[in-house]
Amino acid sequence: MKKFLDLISEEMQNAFAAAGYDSALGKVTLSNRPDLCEYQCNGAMAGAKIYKKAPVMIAGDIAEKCRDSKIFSSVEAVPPGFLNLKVRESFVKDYLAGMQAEEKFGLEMPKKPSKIIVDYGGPNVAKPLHVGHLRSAIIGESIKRIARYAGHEVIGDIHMGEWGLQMGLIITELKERKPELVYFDEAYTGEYPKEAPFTLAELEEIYPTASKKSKEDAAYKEKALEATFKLQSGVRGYHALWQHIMGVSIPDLKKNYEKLDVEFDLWKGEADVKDLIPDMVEYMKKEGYAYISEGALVVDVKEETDTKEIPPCMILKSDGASLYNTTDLATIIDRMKEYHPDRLIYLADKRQNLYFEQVFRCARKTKLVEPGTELLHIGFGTMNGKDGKPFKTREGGVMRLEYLIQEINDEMYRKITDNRQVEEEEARKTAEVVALSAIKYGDLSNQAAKDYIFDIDKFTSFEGDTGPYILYTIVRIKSILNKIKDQGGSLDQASFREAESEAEKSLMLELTGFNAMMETAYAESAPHKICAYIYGLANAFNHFYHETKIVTEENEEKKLGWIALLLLTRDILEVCIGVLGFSAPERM
RNA sequence: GUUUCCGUAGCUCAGCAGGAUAGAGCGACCGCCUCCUAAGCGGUAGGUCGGGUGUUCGAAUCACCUCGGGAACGCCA
Repeated sequence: MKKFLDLISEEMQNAFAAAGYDSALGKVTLSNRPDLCEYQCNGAMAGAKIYKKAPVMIAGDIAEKCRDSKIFSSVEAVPPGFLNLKVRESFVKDYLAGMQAEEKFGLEMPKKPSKIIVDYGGPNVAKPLHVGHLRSAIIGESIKRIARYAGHEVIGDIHMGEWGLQMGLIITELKERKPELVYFDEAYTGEYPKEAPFTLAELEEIYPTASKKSKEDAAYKEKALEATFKLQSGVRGYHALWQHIMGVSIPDLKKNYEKLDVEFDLWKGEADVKDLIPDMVEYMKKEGYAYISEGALVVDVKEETDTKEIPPCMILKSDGASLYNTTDLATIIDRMKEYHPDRLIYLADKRQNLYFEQVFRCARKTKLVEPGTELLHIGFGTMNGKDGKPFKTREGGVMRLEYLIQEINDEMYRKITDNRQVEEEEARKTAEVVALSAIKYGDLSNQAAKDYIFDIDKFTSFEGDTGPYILYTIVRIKSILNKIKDQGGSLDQASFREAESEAEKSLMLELTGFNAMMETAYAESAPHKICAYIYGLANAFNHFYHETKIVTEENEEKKLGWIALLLLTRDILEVCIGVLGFSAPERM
């Protein structure tokens, strides 16, 4: 279905052509003076120079041509040369009816869907999730859902970190504490116990302890590096321990991501591609891409057009161990082989931008990716506290994600039970749903690339431009619809009518922008545009709500028109929050 | 040092393929619940869009310069 603004623009372009001007001048945009008009066209001013004619004259010619337009109810030429436009109520009505009838409300599907892999989440196994993991999960999930809604084939991969130094650290600390464990007996050849020699709680305490020790004690770090190397080279006992760590940690990760309503299609990680590394390294050497520099194996990725120094991409460290680059490149090989994606999207902190640039260039240069495959790093900013510095707990530590979510849930629960009488169970459930909307909307409504202030007080206040505001609007609509049903009214007969009030029309006009908005949000990977859109839509609805009594309306035809409007508004809001990654309760 | 991002109301942020009086939210102040959920709605106050120069009929938006802040810059991820 054509976009509303395109239809209007076409009409305007025809008018320009009919009046003897270049039709390209007829581009129409949303009005930035809603008090004067709904849409505007500034082409007359741009055309003044070409035609050596006063802009108002040109605008006047256009207005004349639009007199009998089926689309415009009013076209005014205003000095210095603006064309102020209003559209016909009937045109808006028909467009909405078209949206309602179409799949995905008129969003056009790609002729050829792309296959896209979104790499996000990126938790480190054995380390509890903290607020730093929140953005990747939230933004990545939304990018994935947007692309899917836009008609593409999308695979989300969590890409765990489970093959690096943190594993060596944990094993080392474990050995310090329980050297008698059979895993450390290199002469042992029997079966290893099924039961892990530690609990989740212990694991969560072991890592930070080990990490701290290795920073203070060089000898300890040496041991950890050695343990990492042993693990990577396949020492049996170490590998068995690694499996235990995975076995204990992953269910916990799953539980946490599930709470966030973040769902991965693939639970792959660095270890899944470890076997691809030797061949990859061999290939890079043989083809002459990789060489030894300062002891490490690297691939040059400099280009003539660079305005800055781009260091080479490191493939192996000087001790021969693999690193992040190695597994990421091997992962690209794996993904190309398994899925042949058109696009690979990485969600990671924007500080890793140079790193990804190196890896992408290296992958291209060494022909690991097909030329047609696009590699994209979406870098997001840091979550800062109110002081503008990276977010910390009141005690100065790293805030665990679980605690943060719990805190917001509790506040939410208090709010619900303060407001009205609700069953305990429903209140708890609603609290979770609304809290999640607050967290996700709070993140997504900011541009991903920017740092943003994570203010707990703001997140628990739930007023104004927030997730709960959007949910509240949806709940209101649902409530009206339920009342109508309770009265024995039917929703099936609903059909759009021409707007009678300004509030009604502006709500309708907001709705017409859906497909254009969604298209842009996909093209620009910009969830914040969806937030801005639904905030505007919710505002328009609430304004309409306050001056319209729907349930008690006696004029049946009018009421049915409003019901159609309610249904479409609800559906669009729900689709939008769906791609943002949260949902609305029935009541709140 | 090089590269890069950012600087818009007291605070947090939109707006930036140039257009008419720069917008929201929070905070402040003033109104609105015998009426579909007041987590709402309406209104008031608050800005030399860091500064400068340029391009243009027109610049928060584009270019250049400058000040201020953040970040990255080979064996971490």
